[in-house]
Amino acid sequence: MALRHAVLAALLDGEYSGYQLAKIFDLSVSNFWHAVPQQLYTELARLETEGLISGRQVIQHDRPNKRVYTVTQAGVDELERFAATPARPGIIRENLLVMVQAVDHLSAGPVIAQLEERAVASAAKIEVFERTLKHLRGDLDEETYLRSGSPIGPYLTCLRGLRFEQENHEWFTSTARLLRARAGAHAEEGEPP
Amino acid sequence: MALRHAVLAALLDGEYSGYQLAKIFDLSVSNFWHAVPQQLYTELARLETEGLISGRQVIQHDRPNKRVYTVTQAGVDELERFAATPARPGIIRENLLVMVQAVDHLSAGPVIAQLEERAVASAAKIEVFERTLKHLRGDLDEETYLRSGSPIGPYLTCLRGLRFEQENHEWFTSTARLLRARAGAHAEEGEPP
DNA sequence: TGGTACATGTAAGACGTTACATGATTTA
DNA sequence: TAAATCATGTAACGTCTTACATGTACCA
Repeated sequence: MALRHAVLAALLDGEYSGYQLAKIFDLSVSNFWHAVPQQLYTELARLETEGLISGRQVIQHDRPNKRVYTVTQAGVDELERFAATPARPGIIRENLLVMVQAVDHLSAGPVIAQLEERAVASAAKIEVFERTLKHLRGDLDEETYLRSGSPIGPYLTCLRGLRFEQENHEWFTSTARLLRARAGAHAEEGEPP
Repeated sequence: MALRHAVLAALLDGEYSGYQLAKIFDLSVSNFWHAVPQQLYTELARLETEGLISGRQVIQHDRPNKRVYTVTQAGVDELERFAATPARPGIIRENLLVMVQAVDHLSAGPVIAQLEERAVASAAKIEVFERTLKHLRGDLDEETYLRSGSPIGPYLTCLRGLRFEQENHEWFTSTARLLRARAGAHAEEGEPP
């Protein structure tokens, strides 16, 4: 029971439908919480029956109707309790790193290829984050926004996401280059795995 | 079905028991794969019945006997297949970032306290990583080891873990400081949340 | 002898993922 | 009219977490 808090935290930012939330989780929120759309639909239903969020139908003419949600006072109270509870250490699951861990015993080619693909993907994500930060702080420069801009929470988590993605990019790139170089050197000596 | 590959990758490094593996997963491997001890015991049993690892009993006199495992050829083949399959994007779950995301709507005190605790914890982890890297590369300097040292996989993933933890530390520290400063400023103006 | 580290296991329940299902509306 | 995007939901299945259970051996 921790997805609920991520959903509540995301909904503090404004009124969103399950579909919109799914896109938010796929971009910014995915940097600290992963969830697939189906999880969000079921969680939103549960949160509403528990009174932590309240939904309202929005009639749309240009596209299908939707149901948007806002956090209730009970929802904020729940987040407050959550924030006062010791956070479990974060968890990471990254298949690409599992592959690199094993790379001495495998053919390096596919691993290098995936590193290079992910380097491209993370470059794109970096741009998204940079645009998001710029959008969040509006006319203010970063220093000023950090001192007194609002809301600060989403800005800070986005900053963390940006740094993470920058490190990813750097690591993907340098690791791919390094493994390529080593594969080349081995080939010359005639000792591939 | 992906824990299995993390276990296989960890076992390539040497013969380990479930208990030893649990400690490895709690330290180095936790940087890219999270698993609790019970998961490892059940996964090891499954991997052995499937012939991807093979276990042997080790009689100990100073402490309880244990069962240690090594990766079979079938296990290496399975890893090879795994590495050739597109890796899913990595997933992260970090409650502390959920709290920061919501911090504008909550009392900042508990969140700041947790950021400061985690800053200490990540400093400790940084030291562990630095020692591990030093131990892995032995007499060689980093540049030389990266060029031709072996095994390179564990070194590279440990490097990624170190960078991640350094970024964590930096973010935890600066975010705590910033939230403290803002809380102080608000208090002076008399407008806490 | 009481605590800590070592060592492994079963089982229930919570949670997450995938497949399937449906349907409106816009754009190419 | 086919594909993409918007929009939501149920159900089956697989994975993870937690609680419970057990026992050895060392050290204070």
